[in-house]
Amino acid sequence: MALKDKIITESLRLFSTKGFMNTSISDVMAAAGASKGGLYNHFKSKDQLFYAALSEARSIWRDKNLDGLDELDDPVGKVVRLFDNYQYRYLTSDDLPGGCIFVTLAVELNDQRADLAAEVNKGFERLKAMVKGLLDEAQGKGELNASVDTGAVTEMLVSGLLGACVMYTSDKSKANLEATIQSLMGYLTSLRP
Amino acid sequence: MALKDKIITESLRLFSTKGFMNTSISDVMAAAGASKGGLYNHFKSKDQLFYAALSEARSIWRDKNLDGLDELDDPVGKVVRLFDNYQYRYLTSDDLPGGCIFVTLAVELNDQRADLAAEVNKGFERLKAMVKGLLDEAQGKGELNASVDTGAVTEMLVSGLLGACVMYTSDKSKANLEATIQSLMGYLTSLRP
DNA sequence: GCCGAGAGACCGACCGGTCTGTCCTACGGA
DNA sequence: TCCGTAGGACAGACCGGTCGGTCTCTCGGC
Repeated sequence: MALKDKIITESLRLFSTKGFMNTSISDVMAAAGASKGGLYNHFKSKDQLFYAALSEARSIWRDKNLDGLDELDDPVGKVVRLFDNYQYRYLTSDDLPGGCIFVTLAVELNDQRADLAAEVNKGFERLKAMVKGLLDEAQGKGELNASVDTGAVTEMLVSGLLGACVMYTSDKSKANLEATIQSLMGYLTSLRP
Repeated sequence: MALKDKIITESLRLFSTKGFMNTSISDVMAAAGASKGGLYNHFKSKDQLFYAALSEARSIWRDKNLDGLDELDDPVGKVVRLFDNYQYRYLTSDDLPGGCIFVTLAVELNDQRADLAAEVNKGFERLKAMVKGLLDEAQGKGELNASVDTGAVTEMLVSGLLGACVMYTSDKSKANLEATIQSLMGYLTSLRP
């Protein structure tokens, strides 16, 4: 079982930097310090490795980004905490050196491996649903102006987050990342009554 | 000269959807309806084709996105017009079916072809410089609150734009794209005195 | 002795790039 | 007007290397 975990860990690191199609089986196994025979003992194909790695990536995502949310009552505060986790705990994680692996994979796969991309996109939809749910809850409690279009604000917050990932992988500037997310959160809190 | 242009046009289409490294020379030449001999008559290498395609992409970018800006005096209005062009003229262009080619290439190349990625990233820096210049000008004219941090707002606007590109390639929803950019512009105009 | 994990040679397909050959056009001399 | 020839444009076979995947073999724990 040790090798299987090692393979998943290393393939996550490689997929997040090089993408799926540009990462070869040899790359993965060189990083894992083993050879092909070891991989195909545990995975039927490269695609199956993809699904296993994606599942692990989701687990890491939840671990990093949902931390501390259930201790909060304020739904807007939860969103702020989520975005905080995103920049300080998730994006700077050692497990995913290439930034947000879902962004990398979505951009790469959307137009050439629709089957794999669909799995990645589900995650975005779930994230949007979660944020919108929190905003709706806040609006119901009167913590957001009734005139706010929670769907549009959700789109903007999530897009801003994904864009921040893209910019961060390109300029590696934590200061810019912080400024971006702070502006997003400033906008969100400005919608309070 | 006809074939050279055809090669650049088709490679742009392919790079924007499949990325650079996942697009093979054979893909390009099949799309161009010619064969390798024709390509290497005009380009020394695949990398040189990349630079030529990138140059053409920039030309298209300027053509689509800067349209009508010089007719406006209001710098905030120019930013709004730019973002408007982005969604209605640029992102939906037939020349670049994969959405924003710079996002695709930046995500793909940043961690494995630093030399090529640097060229792509220059474009983001220029875009940020342009937006920040307009915001500073607006602030100087008193059209933006003096307390606004134009750098932070620029980061957020540009990140939001890039994120919108990522979301758009994943969900292909023009409605979501429109909502996102409208929210971004709503935020910007809310910073007016 | 058995069984599963892992090693690594090997397969056909495809990669970027090279090279030779063919075709078409332009041009100069008679 | 016609022919010989030079040269650029392009076709496609071919090169070494790498891809995802398969297969056989070895080896260590039970």
